[in-house]
Amino acid sequence: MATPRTPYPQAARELLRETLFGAARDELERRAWSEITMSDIAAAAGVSRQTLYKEFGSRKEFGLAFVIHEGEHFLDDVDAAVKQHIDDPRTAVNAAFELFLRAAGEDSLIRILLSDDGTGGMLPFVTTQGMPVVQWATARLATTIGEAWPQAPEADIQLLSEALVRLAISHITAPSGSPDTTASSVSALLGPFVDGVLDS
Amino acid sequence: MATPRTPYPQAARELLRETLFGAARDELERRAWSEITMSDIAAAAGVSRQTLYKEFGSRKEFGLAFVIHEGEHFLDDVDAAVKQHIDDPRTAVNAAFELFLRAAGEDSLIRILLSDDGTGGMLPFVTTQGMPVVQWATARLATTIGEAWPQAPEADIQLLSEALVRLAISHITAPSGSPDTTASSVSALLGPFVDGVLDS
DNA sequence: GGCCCTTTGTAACGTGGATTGACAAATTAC
DNA sequence: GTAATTTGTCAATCCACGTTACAAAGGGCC
Repeated sequence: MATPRTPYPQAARELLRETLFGAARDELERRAWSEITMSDIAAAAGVSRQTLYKEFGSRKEFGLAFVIHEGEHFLDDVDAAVKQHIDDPRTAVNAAFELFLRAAGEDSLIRILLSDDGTGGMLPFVTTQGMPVVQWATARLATTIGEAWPQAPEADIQLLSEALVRLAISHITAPSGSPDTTASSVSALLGPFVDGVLDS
Repeated sequence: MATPRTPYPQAARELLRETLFGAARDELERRAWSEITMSDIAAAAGVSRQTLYKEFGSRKEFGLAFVIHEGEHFLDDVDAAVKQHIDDPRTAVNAAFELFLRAAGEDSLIRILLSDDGTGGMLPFVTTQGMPVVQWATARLATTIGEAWPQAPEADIQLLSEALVRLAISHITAPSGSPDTTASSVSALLGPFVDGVLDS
């Protein structure tokens, strides 16, 4: 492995964040986001409330960081799926999109997150207040695409990435069909653009 | 999983020790123990020298803890091997002993540790000053045996464990034959005793 | 509306662990 | 034998975290 060994201070900080995220996840499996206090999370992590506030400025920021943190996992999978189809961009889009929908649909946390009756859940993080998530996911996806097809124009990659992210978020919050039919529709819709931009 | 979530403070302390051990291992893959200073280890871990001295009192204590830490891995394997042959104690001894010799012989760190020309290496930790290691390994092995054969007398388990540990250390520091022939010899030697004590 | 209770967010203060710098003693190099 | 390095220890300082307290902002209840 090419690990130059993470210095302890960074590792400790990362451990702190990871512990807090893990504590939040545990709590979320029992109560709703609106019923979980910052004290609960801090206590579950074995840390004071102030430490939590210093690491993440506010409740909203923590929620945001948490959602993004959970999302990393999905984007990793998407990255891998895309890079298995470098020879065929349209198939790559289809495969990655379907994988994402399926994985998200099966994830317990996502389902909890979406079972929001409107009383202070986490849904706003990916919808009405979702810009940070959209921007983060777009940048992440653009990196993946840029690595897979280095010759593609940056602007086109950006455009495609954001559209895919928005479509993906839309379809997990409000699914219209099965993952495979949805993925087919999206790849048919964006296929022509994708071919023009990414096909070598 | 039955993880009640490790509180951050404990996890951080464990992380510190783990980082220091990892740093030491990295250094040992390049220089000999005698050429590695406490400063080197601390720096490689991203920590001050005092932190290292506070966690482990002295250079010798750190070396000892390090050797034991590396040994954990082998004893885990031995534990698993033993418990695959609860029905046949003599075979268990044979299998575990051979596994240990083979694993130790293939481990890069062990080989480095043993390539000691007498100028301040780590060999004394398992030989002339090896009592702590022997006691630790004996206790660990006795636990394994006690769990596998609960009806065996404590004193006999202790006696057998210590002998096995000493034989194992001797044979990795000065091998007389291949792992399988050595293991056969040992199990033949201790077989009668083992049968009398452990066989149900 | 008005009241009470909880939670959020911030601030002040105390504390313990970590860093820094310095030092004598022991070891090693020359 | 001297110089240089390293070990082991100490004091001073710094910084992250914990504790307590408090104003402000909802949320529930009457």
